[in-house]
Amino acid sequence: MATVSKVLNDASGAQIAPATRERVRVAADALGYRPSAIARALIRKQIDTIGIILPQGNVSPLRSTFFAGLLDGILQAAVQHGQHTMLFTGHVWMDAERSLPAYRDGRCDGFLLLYQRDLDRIVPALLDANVPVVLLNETYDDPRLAAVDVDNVAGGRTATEYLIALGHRRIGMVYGTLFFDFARGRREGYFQALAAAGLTPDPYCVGDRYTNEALWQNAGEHVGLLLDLPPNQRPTALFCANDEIAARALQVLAERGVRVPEEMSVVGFNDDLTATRQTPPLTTLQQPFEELGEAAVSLLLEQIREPGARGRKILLPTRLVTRASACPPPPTAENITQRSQLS
Amino acid sequence: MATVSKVLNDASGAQIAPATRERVRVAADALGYRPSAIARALIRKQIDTIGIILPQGNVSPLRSTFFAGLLDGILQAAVQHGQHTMLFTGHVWMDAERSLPAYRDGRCDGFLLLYQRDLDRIVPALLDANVPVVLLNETYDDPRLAAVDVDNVAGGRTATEYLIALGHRRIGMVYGTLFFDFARGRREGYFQALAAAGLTPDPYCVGDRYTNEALWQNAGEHVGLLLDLPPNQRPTALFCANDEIAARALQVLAERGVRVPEEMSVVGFNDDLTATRQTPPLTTLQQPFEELGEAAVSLLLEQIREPGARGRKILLPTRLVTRASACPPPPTAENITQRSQLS
DNA sequence: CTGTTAGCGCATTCAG
DNA sequence: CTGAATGCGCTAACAG
Repeated sequence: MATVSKVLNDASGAQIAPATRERVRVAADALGYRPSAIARALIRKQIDTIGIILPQGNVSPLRSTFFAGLLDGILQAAVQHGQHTMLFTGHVWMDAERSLPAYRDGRCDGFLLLYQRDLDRIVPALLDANVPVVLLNETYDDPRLAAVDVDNVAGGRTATEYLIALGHRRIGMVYGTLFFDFARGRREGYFQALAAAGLTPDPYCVGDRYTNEALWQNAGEHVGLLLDLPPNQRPTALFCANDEIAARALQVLAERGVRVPEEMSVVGFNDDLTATRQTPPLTTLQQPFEELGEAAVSLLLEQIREPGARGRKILLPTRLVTRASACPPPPTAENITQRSQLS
Repeated sequence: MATVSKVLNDASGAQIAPATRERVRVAADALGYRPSAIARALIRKQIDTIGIILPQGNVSPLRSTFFAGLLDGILQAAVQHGQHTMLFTGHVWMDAERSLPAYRDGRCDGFLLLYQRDLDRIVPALLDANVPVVLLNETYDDPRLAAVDVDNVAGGRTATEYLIALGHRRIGMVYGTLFFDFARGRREGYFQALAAAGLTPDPYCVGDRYTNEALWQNAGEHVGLLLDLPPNQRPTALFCANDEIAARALQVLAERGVRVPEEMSVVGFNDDLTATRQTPPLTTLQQPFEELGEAAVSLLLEQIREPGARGRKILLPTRLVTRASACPPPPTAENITQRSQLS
């Protein structure tokens, strides 16, 4: 029996006679024998499975195109590292004390935390319980916590600098909601780039402070706000906090008969699967989905191997992908006037 | 120890003194004790987990907006039934003999099969090995196999009949590819509806027989083919085999300056998350994602409970959702002429 | 009503 | 190099 175990696991350092090895193989095949992952996990105290935890909100994150890309990246990395994946959703963290134990029953060796709110409540609980965890695309300040994120501030700056370099001076931003951290970061980058160029965000920075339930509708209203400005004050470019908002902006612009990019440049963020499918194809900041997944899985495996270890933080850069939705502003008289006024 | 087990599992028929019950609860709490799902699974031979199997193609199904909806439906149902979910991808069925065992190691009680090709190879292997399985959104003829699908033929018929009822006579279909079954079904429904109205699909039914790798690009070419027809032969409506193709059609139409729906009606299929976000919002056939998930999970649990049972097949209807992308055809002279020619 | 016993299927000692 | 014994953490059957 022990011999069989060694053969089937290719146990290193185990010396088995080739003949025996063969005999085991044949027998196993004939019987259709499959080692039980469960029994093995029971004694190894490890099951090579990572859990992906999503909250279940009114708007399911599963439905977001950004999530699709991220999940794809994570799964690819997980497979490469020989890890299985479970998807957790529907657990409300409101009663963290009750939900938490569910994540300590040995089904998974560790967890990736996505789309979380109330991190103050979740993260310490997980950390105190010594559950290996990696936070993805969110920020939480605790030295014990491993995290991987994209540099949203730099991304926001890059987007804005690009528009400035194209010659835009009145640059709007539609940040959607500050519900999640990323929008705050991207907006900060936008502020930085404007400030460095001596430009002002007022009254061009619009969004909603409270919720992301009606993102699509709200984004439309926010874009509308900017379009309603008097022609000589209207922005000539729009930086949108993500590609969904950008898609909505393109829609509203089309409805209003504003040509993109001739009359209005649009830049998104994420490069999700819809970006290339817009009309015109979207200039946007690309999330490195594969690298994000790889980094997240690697960090998590580190945490699993060394449960006490200090959590590393990884910050990945985004990359500007220029497509057709942004170009220099129209050189109209007002525009020129405005430009000299501002600079 | 047995008492603890009974308390923690609320074992039915077990009579425990309230005082003892309380004592156990308190102790468990104090120790932060969590029963091991693994050990329990070892003896119960069941782990309350279902696996979702996707192939990993060159185009990851994870990136499809249709999958997002379906996954959401499945997960919702799984949670309601107290099931955990695992996501399997990256296993190539080409060597089914080697991959198959991976699905028999007890990690999951059963599987949902999505986006599969080469069903002839996979399904019998799974069935012979007595692995509980439900096929989703595909057709395979074996009485042992449980399956849930949407009635694609009826859906295709409904879409086409709707366009006919609006007054269209030259109705194109862009089916994309016959790579998957669904396109074949939807096309069949389209044929049926046309035939019933005495109309012909020639030369309006376009698509690609072989691959879905470059769906987006190919769909564009196919739409282009129809637009290149002489004006008096050009279709006045397009039925697209899914919303992605419809989105592409809208894009091409916009590029060509063809107004939707005034000059060209467009109907999609799926009602995925992008349908409402198109310009104009897409008239389409809605997949009942929640019901699909519920049916799939229910059938799978049936199979798990009764491993030998004959597999039930469930066929769910789609529902026409009328939005703004379809309307009656323009009453031009040629159109009227053409109409009388055809009917 | 509670505690004791056995064994789920494996990997890891340790003798042979 | 191979096989027998042990125990992972739990639940089911049973005896008290």
